[in-house]
Amino acid sequence: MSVSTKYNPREVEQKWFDSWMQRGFFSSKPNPKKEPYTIVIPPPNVTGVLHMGHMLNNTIQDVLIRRARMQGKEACWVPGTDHASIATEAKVVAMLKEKGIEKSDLTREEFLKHAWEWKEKYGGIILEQLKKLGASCDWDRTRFTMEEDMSAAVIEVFVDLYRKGKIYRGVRMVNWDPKGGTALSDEEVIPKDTMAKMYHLQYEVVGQEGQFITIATSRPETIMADVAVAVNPNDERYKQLHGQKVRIPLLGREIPIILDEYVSIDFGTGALKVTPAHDLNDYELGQKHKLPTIDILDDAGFLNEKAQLYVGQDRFAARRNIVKDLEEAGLLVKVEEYASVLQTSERTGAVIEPRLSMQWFCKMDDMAKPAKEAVMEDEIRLHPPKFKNMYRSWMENIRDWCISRQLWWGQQIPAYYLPDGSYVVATTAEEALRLARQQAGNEGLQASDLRQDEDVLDTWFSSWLWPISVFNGFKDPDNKDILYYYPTNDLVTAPEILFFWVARMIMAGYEFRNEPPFKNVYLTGIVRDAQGRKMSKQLGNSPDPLDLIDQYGADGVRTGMLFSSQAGNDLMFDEKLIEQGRNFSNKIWNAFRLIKGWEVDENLPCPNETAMKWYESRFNEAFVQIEDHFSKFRISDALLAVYKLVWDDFCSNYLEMIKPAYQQPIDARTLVTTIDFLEKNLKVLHPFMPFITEELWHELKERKEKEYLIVAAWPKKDKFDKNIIDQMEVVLKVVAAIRNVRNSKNIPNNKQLALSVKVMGQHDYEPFLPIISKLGNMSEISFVQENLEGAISFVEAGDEFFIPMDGNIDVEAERERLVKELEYTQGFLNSVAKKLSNERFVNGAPEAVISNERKKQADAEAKIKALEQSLASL
RNA sequence: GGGGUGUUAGCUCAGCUGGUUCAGAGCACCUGCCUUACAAGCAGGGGGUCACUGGUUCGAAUCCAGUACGCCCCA
Repeated sequence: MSVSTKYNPREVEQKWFDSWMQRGFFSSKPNPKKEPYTIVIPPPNVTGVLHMGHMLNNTIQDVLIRRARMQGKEACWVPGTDHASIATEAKVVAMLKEKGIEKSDLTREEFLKHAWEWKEKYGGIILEQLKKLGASCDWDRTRFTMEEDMSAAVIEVFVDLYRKGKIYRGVRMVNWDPKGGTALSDEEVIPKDTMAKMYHLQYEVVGQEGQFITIATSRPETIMADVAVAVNPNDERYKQLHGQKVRIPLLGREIPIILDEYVSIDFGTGALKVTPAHDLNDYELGQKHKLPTIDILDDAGFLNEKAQLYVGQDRFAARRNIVKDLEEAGLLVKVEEYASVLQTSERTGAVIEPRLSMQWFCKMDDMAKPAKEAVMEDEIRLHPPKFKNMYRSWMENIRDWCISRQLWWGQQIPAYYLPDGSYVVATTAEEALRLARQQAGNEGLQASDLRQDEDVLDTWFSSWLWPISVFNGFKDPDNKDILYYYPTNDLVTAPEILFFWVARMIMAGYEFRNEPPFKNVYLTGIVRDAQGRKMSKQLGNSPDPLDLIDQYGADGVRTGMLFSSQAGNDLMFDEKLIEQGRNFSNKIWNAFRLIKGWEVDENLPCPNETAMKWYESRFNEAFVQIEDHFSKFRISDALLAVYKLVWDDFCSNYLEMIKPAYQQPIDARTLVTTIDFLEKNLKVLHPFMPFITEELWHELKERKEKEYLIVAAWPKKDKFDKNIIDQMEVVLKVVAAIRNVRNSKNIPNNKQLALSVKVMGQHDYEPFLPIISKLGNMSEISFVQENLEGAISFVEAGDEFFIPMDGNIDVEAERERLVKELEYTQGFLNSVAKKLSNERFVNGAPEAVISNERKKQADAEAKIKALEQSLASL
């Protein structure tokens, strides 16, 4: 046979993927005769390219969906992307800039036209990459969060929640980029460690000339926006100042001293200036104490007329100037350096200005309640469950969700402002006009009098609807798809977005369909590099997944990723793992080559009944374990169990037992049975390694048009004979001991040895003799009553085994070895005996444990007896 | 600062309900093999005070408390 000794994935993977697509194995339609099994993909960012995190995440989804498909369920995996408003808008702005176009030169419509062009051109890349991995999504169902129906759902939901009183407008502190002229999300802000200066300033106490309180601030240019000085009520130093007022330096405006335990006594001077317009903590303090806010900065970071001083100066220039002036006035006590974190803009590098602005909010407390309970009551299960705690604490301390973004790429907020500044919320401009006329009592209002809110909605405000909207559950709430596929089964995602996304989907599920969106949430870990760093583009420490697939095959990459990926635990990525995956592919390939190469001789009797009986039981035993792992979402354990079954039990043991001598034919019964075993192995391997298994499935036999492994029936749990498994375990230990003798005595494998067995225990070796003989390469096996002289001996299961050495035996070394083993066994026996002589153990422990200990005792005693006899006969 | 979570072989990690599936896997390492399916392989082997201290228990890697160190989330 001239088949390559190396499996070459490149030749087969694309072929089978195309073939599956053509035959429609991935596509799903509601089928009342079948149980649905549904996964919605966590929609990757439309600007994204495949990274290792996606690989892990989507491999797991594919494993789950392929297994379900083979189990005969109606498996539906819905793919798609989200519009990622911030990331995409940034990409489009950058692309335009390269062409010499500024966003500010464009109208909204013009900009969106460019953005859509960009999306059409680059938006599908990541999905194409997923196909290389083998992702068996129903690709005809691919959705995008900004396509027409999905956007309509978002608008409908906004209007609905607004009318239920769950959406409102309010002031909030945002990360403002004065250079870029936009608010940024927290993710776009880069903290930089720097040395900052802490200025100690003196505020004069009103009515006590010459009395000062010293505050510490890193932003002296904002003192004109101060509305109070805060101290801790327990701070003895300031007790006499409670209820007093102080004067802002230079400006002279009077502000109160307020008391709040928020102020730490030992940081700075223990006195804090309160500037609600320019600091988040101060803002909250201001709200709590009902203080006014004075905003002294404009969009570009220059001081405005409210500052009264330094008007028109840049914030940094103003800082330099005010420090100088304060110093001259003698109000600057000292300047301290301290380590601090400077927030900067990812895009412009500008120092972020915390800025108050009017934003839209979604109320969370009502919706959070059922969402919290669903998880706490295990209606929705998190895997691993350790995330329940985190989820609960988040849901209990949830804040309202800021859903507006100062961007164009996204669903524009359906709020329309009237000339008088009031507004209406409506799904269409026409409806808005009608409402506006009603609200204003002015039938003369025209569409042109209304101005739609400029902002768009947060991308999560689209994706929280994803499990419903992919099945058109808003447009058509009783359509066949949503009724059949929803609630979906399993969601596979990263813990990082447990709050951003998962929790909100759960809320949306109950709010809009009164049902959870899914039953299980599998949380993957983060893929890190060997040094434990998160893989990122900036660090350049992430291998290109497509290169890996090219090098090792998708099957190798998939298994490599899964080998070390317990749910919820980070994965230290090492290319070695992928190599191991590839090697496993190769092992399977070669097992196939061996079987494929056999000639049949119909006249031969079958000598392998014991081996076949054993492997059948072993497979069934392992299969029960595998299913158990799957049922508990222990995907990595399931893979490892399959790996060991195939590599150790099937290849290393079973195939070696039945393998005919070189160029000898095999009997028909063994061949048929072995092919059947291989097929069963391929089935349990398929979810993990879809390509090689499909390839071998077709290489093994002629198959009918739709007789593909991808839709072959998943094995069923079946009985197994534990007795033969246990006996074989002993037999394999005997074989290992024989091989160990060869190894330690430098006896070549091709030299046959004789074996004598002195049976003292209950084991029946008779049916296994051909196996021992073959695996150990024995010339003969005999049963004896007496110890053999001049032989190496070992004890297994209380029975003694002898291999004659023609007198070439190092008696002293042998004695030493036996004594060592004897001592160990005696020690072991002592510990067991001690346990059994302990009355409280015997009374307290369950019967099974005690009888087990008794068995251990008996085994050890037998072994000691055998070892002693061996020693004696040396 | 608050909460969560972890520490098991040189490395990456399993170990589920406390008790022989309890100290395990893979990689790495050592020895011997190109033995006709596979050197991307085969056979064999060495290697651990289960972070530390105490407690509960007949019995603890496993449960509890504290300590040290690490990571995550929130402030």
